[in-house]
Amino acid sequence: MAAVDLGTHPGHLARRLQQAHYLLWNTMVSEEITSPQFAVMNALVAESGLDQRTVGERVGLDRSTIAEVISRLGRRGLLTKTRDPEDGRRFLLRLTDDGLRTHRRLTLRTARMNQVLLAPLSPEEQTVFFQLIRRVADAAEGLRNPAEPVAAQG
Amino acid sequence: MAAVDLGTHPGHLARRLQQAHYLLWNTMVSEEITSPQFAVMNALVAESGLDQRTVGERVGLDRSTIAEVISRLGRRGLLTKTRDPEDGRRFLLRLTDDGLRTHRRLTLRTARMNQVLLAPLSPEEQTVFFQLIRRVADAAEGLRNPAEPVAAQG
DNA sequence: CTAAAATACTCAGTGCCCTGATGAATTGAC
DNA sequence: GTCAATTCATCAGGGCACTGAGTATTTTAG
Repeated sequence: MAAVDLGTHPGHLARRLQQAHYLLWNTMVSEEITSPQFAVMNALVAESGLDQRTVGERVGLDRSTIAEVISRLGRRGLLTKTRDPEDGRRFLLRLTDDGLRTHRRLTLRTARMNQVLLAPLSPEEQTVFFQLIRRVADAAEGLRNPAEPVAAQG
Repeated sequence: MAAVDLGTHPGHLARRLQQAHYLLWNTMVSEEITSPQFAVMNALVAESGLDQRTVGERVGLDRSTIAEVISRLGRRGLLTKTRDPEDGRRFLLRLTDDGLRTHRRLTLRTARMNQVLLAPLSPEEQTVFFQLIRRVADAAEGLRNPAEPVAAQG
């Protein structure tokens, strides 16, 4: 009888929250384009011509996952990959016209979906909700990247 | 220039939170047993002899995923699957002694990990954190299960 | 009792997510 | 200029998550 209450485990709650979001996304936003795919497109709308690694860093996808996501977006003709003439290791990513149109179309729907998802919270609670999650996620990511030794000045 | 701020998208934040949790789990709890696997074991500690579907329902795993997770736990000798003599469709699940020991051992570590993950929040904030996430997740799950028509009495 | 509906589980297919190992190009030390 | 370390990307492998289709068993309708 040493069972634990998973309702006090943030990891468990995060997983359930993400599942809930996944379902709502599928019904209210798109069955073709996923949330991570939208995030990648969004990063390229904000700044075109980024390389894979940088896009992954900005949207929180590791090197393997970002490669898969980009491959799918490329197959659908939503973005193009061209070798960087100044650095042969990099591929520069750019949305196609179709990609831009798709991003614009989905942007409206994501806003509506977020409203539905956050409907149970008051506006003030929504603000707190964002802040708390972001603080926890940021701090945990900080544990991962050992906070560059602050250039021990001498 | 119609890029969106993903910091205001709960789905994006949920994904980042879960990733952060995943990494911390791997370093502080176990590299063998995952968080969903622990959740399944925990459900069986609370009540032994449940069938797959029920376990999945309690921990938030769909029919396909719960089957895979149980298969892995079975392969590691942490639980057993026996056909229900009273209903040939069901498999009854029970933790082995090894499974019980493993659950007990990991329970301590999950508690420590949760402390680290939640360290950036004050105790009051942690309470709010749990409540807000749970309310959003519960409400979204409610959208999925159309709330059984309340037995329109007549 | 029998045919149809419901239920538990499995399987195939797609996509996200991570690690460790590998290959190609660039940068830095000498 | 050369060799080593770094960096960008790929590939193989394991695990989570969903859907749609299919199998076996039980329940229900008639």
